[in-house]
Amino acid sequence: MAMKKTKKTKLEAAGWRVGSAAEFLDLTKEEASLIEMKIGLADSIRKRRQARKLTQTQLAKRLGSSQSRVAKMEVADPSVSMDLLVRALLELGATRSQVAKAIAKRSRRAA
Amino acid sequence: MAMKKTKKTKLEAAGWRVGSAAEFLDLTKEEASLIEMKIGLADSIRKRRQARKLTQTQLAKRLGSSQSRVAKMEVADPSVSMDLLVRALLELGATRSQVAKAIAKRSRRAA
DNA sequence: TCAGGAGATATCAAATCTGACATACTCTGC
DNA sequence: GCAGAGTATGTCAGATTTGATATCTCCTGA
Repeated sequence: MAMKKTKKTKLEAAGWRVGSAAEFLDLTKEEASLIEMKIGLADSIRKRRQARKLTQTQLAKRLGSSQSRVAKMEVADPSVSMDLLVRALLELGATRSQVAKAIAKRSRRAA
Repeated sequence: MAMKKTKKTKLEAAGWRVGSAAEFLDLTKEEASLIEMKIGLADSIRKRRQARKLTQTQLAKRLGSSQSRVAKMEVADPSVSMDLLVRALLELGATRSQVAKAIAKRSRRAA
């Protein structure tokens, strides 16, 4: 329960966006679900940020974070936690149920 | 964005369950939402665990964790991350949208 | 072509989270 | 009253996450 994330890094994140499938890597269903949820949050963050016409740098400042971390959030980099993604979404004005929607939303194109 | 969680620790977690309000502490709306989401997940974990008639120790073993951490999860201790809560819920068989529901669900008794 | 803005990626010290322990609390049956 | 099961809480070393920083790549306009 420790090295898996590091192991995959971006290959998968990239893969997800495109294919949305999962097991061409050694992911369990649970791991895959967690990643999909994070991607949902990530996409939602980007959309909201753009809708507000903010740059990553500007959003970063509001969050007390940095441009690079915002970039990682938006690509659902394995190094960002769900907590951080949710916090960002809330900062962008999302309500609790909107966060829930982002988590439940199936990415474009199902398997 | 660093010491706040530690500062409040359990007082608040305890407070939440009962009152569901928030600002008698210095919480921002966002911090309060995040905590409420965690409580939703925590409650959901306990319900599912009990429905399956598992002890915290048994669930811990399945998660590769410990009884004490499961206990902390179920009381939404500030030291547990959303990632951990979600993983636990998934292990207990929850689907993505069920996790979302747990996050959106308003705890018993609104403010 | 080049300068600058915006975003992506790598690295790292500091902060936070995690599993494991140890221990304490709360019931329930005896 | 007490033993044992189940749960709660405190602590801590090791693991993971985070903000900051330094680069890079891509665009777009001059």
